[in-house]
Amino acid sequence: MRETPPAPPRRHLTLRDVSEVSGVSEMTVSRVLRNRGDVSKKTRDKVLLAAKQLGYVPNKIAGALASSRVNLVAVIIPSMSNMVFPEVMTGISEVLEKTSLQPVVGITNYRPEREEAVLYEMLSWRPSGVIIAGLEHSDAARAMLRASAIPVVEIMDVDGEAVDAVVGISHRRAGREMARAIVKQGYERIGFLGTKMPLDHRARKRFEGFTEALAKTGLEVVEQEFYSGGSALLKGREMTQAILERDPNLDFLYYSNDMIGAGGLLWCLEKGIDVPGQLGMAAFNGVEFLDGLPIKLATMDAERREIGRAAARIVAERTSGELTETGQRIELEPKLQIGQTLRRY
Amino acid sequence: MRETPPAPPRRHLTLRDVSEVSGVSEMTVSRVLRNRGDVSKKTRDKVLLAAKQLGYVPNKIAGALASSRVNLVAVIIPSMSNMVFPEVMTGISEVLEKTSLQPVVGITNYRPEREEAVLYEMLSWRPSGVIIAGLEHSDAARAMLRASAIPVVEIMDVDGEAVDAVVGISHRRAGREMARAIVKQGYERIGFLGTKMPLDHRARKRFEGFTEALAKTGLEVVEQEFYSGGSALLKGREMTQAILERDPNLDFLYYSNDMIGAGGLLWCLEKGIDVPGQLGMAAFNGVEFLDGLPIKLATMDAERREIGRAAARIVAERTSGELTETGQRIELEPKLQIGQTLRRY
DNA sequence: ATGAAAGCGCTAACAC
DNA sequence: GTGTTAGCGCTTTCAT
Repeated sequence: MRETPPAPPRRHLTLRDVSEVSGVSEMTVSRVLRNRGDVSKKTRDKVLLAAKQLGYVPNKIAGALASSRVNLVAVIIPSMSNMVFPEVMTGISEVLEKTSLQPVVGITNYRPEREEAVLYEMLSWRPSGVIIAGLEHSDAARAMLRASAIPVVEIMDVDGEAVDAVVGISHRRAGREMARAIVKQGYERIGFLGTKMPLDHRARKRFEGFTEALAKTGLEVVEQEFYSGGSALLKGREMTQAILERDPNLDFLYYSNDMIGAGGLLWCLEKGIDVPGQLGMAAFNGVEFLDGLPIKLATMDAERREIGRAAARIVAERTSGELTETGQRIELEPKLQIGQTLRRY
Repeated sequence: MRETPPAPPRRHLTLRDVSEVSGVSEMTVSRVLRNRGDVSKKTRDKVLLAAKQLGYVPNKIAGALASSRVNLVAVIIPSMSNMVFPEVMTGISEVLEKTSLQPVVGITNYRPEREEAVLYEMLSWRPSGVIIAGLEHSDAARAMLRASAIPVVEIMDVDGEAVDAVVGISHRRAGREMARAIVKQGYERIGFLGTKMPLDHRARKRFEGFTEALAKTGLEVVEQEFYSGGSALLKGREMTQAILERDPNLDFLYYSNDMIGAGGLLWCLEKGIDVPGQLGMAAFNGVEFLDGLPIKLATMDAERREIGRAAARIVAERTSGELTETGQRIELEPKLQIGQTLRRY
């Protein structure tokens, strides 16, 4: 049996309550609670005691309205479920933890209309900055970002026109470099496996860069396979089987993400296919997860964590005034990880 | 070189601006923008046009202060990186999307002092409700939750005393049931592999339930292995190798999460170990990911998505007034998934 | 070192 | 259907 707890307060406590209990003016209470201005130790202690006793939690809504300062940074990303954005978030958190800024996350599920709605909602809370994935937004979204008059950092991708600052890699280039690495190893009959997501612009750009670089050497993607939904690992298996059944002569498979690549790799190893001798494989992202596979899948590290860190740094420095210019552009280098599925021995 | 964009506004637009442009009172503008009260179509159109032209985004801070209504739900979870909480988030989002409520996520990294800080920060924005992982919180955190006078739903776990509502599974019971299933199949020399996380109370409770149920049959865990950090899949491999080297006679391995279980399974299959004949295996969580493994790992579904949905439903219904009682308790049933690693043929 | 007054941008409540 | 008035709970500014 629980003891009867002290009757919960009918309304939220205010500075006034703390002021009355401590016998100090609201203004001074406010100063103590914000560590602002000179307050005698004696007064400070009285106030702190009263606040703690009452269980007072300041109302940031009122504070923000009065000061027009909001320590929130809006982070808008397409998804939380594919291992890449959690890592970006980690990078953002690492940097913001050292400041008074707090990330607030909104998820768009790769839907532009959702992005617009989430952005509108978040901007209406007057955050100190916006970190948003991608360079493709609706006109309305772009207009909102521009009108917001706060630091805006578009992340992940640098191939396009940014509203303000941008931090990312060139996915076109990532695709091109992978194509070159594959061709260099002598592979010629290349299949592509990806997601059925017309709105995943970064995947699209990688694919474009990839085919473009292949074309320069006179090659092309000879088979393709797409999926949507479900366990990516399982889909990777199924697609790999399907594509190889359609064209058993493929000698390389390029996957648009590590998870389907891993599924494909597991399937090939089970079937006793000689990887990378008979069949080479590569994917994209460089998630830590790959370290645990039987052999290491070739991939290209998207620098997710560093992107998060750099973006957060820009917002933090511009918010604090250390940085006054706008329109920063940071292009990171995607790193090719050869692994054990790309080099012919 | 970019063209000079239209000079960004020096300050945020207010209702007053829209009011002036549209020639309608601030109050009516407010009504239009919130779809509240009767406004003639003519007026409404004028207002909407003016707002759109100006690119006006309402200030929710002022709105919230005036109405003392905030459509935010604080969601406080330990981590985003292990596939389980993203699924909880999905469940929460599914339900909240149909309402006017918005989830706002805070991450604690399993650190109580961080949890306290995040909670304090979020409560200071006066959200409509709190969804928080686990039943173990600092005294201060518990006090804040109680004093907040808003719906609080503790999720994931039901083994303990809740502040208000609770939705989850019994991890003790999950551990017990897994132990019984293992014993029933005739396994006797059981090893346990888990995380080095004294603060992961749910993992601890599963382990306690597990050993307790084993003890009833006269058995015990004969070897243990713990890890922290790094690629869980890789750690699963390494730990499996290590534990089997220490005791090659183990006939069952129980992993505290699917990812290390998957790593262990892959390793065993590579080594040609007969699973589940010579060695049975089981893990915990039931992540979709397991579907793509060579053989399906036994696990216990933690009902993550359904937990998120149920918790969000409680907050939504209590916020809307449909539900007035407090202290709801929803215990979901973890479902044993036998897979192909638990049944001896 | 402390206090008093004004007002941040909206909405509740009421008047017309 | 539309307008007016009075705050919401803080912080800014200025006075003491």
